[in-house]
Amino acid sequence: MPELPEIESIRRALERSIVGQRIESATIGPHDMRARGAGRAAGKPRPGRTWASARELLVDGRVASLERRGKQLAIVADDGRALVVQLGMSGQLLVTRDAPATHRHVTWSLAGRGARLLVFRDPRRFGGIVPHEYVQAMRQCWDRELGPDGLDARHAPIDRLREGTRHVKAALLDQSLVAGIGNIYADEALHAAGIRPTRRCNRLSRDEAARVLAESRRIMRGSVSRGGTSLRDHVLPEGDPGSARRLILAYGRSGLPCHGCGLPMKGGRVAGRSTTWCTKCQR
DNA sequence: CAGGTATCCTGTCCGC
DNA sequence: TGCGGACAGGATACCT
Repeated sequence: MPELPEIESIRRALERSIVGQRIESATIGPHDMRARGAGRAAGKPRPGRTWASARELLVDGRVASLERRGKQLAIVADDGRALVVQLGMSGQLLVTRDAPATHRHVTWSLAGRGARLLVFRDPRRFGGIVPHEYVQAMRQCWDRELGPDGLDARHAPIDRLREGTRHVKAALLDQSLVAGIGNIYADEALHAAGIRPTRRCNRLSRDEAARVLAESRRIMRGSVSRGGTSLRDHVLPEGDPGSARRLILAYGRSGLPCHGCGLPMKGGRVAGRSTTWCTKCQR
């Protein structure tokens, strides 16, 4: 479900609604949930179900900040504990008074007025959580495993994108190269930059590599300012679906006219993912 | 070893 | 209306 703009929109909404709140308690379940996301290897092995302790779930802490890099989102407590929440394909973080009936994995009780709940809900269970005793250790994991954030223009990995023989789309989806681009924004960036997703990285000119990264930033920034893209089930913590859908000009439009030239767009599979592009506008 | 593919899940949609 | 199959925005274990 979520890519960088959706997760940044969720981060901003949580920043407004839960920073300063004390976490009174947390419960896991009822379903199985795994450790997923950057920093996973740094922790203990994480088998199944109720492995996370109250301490790891930030109980008795006060929410100090929400940090994001790429698609990783972390709740940081005032004593330095951090919990990374990886939303996977279908994960949601909700702030509500009534716990959703289905697919709840972690439910936090927030102290204070109204006794609200923060809920990690994830129907497909591709998501997970990774606890860190100290936020500094979490940042080290992120530095080790993730490329620069996809919104960061100053560290755009232009030359690294030109390395190797894989398809450029596969490289854009590689979180260790640039963090945050997913299947939708990869197609959008390649379409806007006029580059075919099957182009090999080492056949990109420097200008083309710079262009596709710049387009990905431009499109993702626009999406963030509209609260993210709701194609299926993206929701902000208070239930708003976001309104960036009309920024999506390529993804999922196979057979429909290209916004550039009007010819029907081509659909197929690239890097194991469904992919849409224009055979005329993208070379 | 870089790169492709199968796999973890549930929900939804489409054709019969 | 019901049912089977395809497919879904992510990440990774495991092949080649």
